[in-house]
Amino acid sequence: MKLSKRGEYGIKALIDLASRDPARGAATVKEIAAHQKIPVQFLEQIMRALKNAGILRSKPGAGGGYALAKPPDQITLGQVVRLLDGPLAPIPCVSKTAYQPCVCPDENTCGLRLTMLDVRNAIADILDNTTLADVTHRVQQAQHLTASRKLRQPSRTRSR
Amino acid sequence: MKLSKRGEYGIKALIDLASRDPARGAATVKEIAAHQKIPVQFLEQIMRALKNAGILRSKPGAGGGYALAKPPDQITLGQVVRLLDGPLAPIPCVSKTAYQPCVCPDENTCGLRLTMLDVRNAIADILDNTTLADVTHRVQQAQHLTASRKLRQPSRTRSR
DNA sequence: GACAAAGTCGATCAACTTTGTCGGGAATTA
DNA sequence: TAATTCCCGACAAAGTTGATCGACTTTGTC
Repeated sequence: MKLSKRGEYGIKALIDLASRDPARGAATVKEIAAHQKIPVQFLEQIMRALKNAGILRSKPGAGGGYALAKPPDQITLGQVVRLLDGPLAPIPCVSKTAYQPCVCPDENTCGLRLTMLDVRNAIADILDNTTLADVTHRVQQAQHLTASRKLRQPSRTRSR
Repeated sequence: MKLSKRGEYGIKALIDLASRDPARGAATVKEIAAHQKIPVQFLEQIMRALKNAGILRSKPGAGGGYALAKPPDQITLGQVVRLLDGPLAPIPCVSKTAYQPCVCPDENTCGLRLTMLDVRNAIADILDNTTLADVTHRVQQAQHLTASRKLRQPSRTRSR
């Protein structure tokens, strides 16, 4: 049930891009890597995959870099995770995008399959309905929350 | 987001045991392996782990074998998956049973973490609230369903 | 045009994990 | 004692993960 580093880094980079001031133009891999603490060359590889999938667009040369190819509310985490991490389903026989039949005599009465189908649906429900825009929005709300908490309790250490 | 073969085999074996007529006594690894098409020696290893965790009990020698150590409604898939497959959480910083801090400056405002927490909760909600008894019950219902469907349409090929 | 700053690409690699296998031992029953 | 079954640790082949590398192409600037 684990998300790979590839998936993790990819999502972080995309969130970084989505929450970046659009006026600043494209972001370079080096910038993002430094910002998010990701090995540069590994991230390069990931960005390429994201680009080939049509999620990012890029421009080489001075002033170049990567930017989202679509508005953030049209990029779901489901797409990204499937691309970088493979199918969401815990077992292939419950995958919608990478279905593979299993060995059990009857898929419709297989206990394992029945439960894993629930799991895959729960995961897909979240990831396919969460866009980059949703994420950045949520992050902002969380930031405001902690900010206002600080306002009420200016100094953590003293107020104990 | 994948379930390992270890986890898969373990769950299948447990379901097999749970849906087995208790009057027949313990089941041998060989039987279960043949029944569920699992490599015998690999299953042996898995059953041992399940036993050491207190989920199974065993008896060596002729007439021996494995049986559930507790009633099926007291064994959750969550326990089993965690034991055989590791934490449910996609990333360590949202795990309840194997928490590890992540590198991001503030966990409370990390977009990745916020969404993955949802995912981990969705998974845990299902697996921690699904017992072996639930599974076998559901399997029986599914079997009745397909059985009654057969009654209404006795011959599949002809009724097309 | 030359140069620097990016992205592009394919290959390769070490470490780790997964999925088993093997050989012998210990407990239990007949 | 013999057969059966679980118990245990070691090991190994194959696959996956998480990178790294070197050479190349494209773009903008002087």
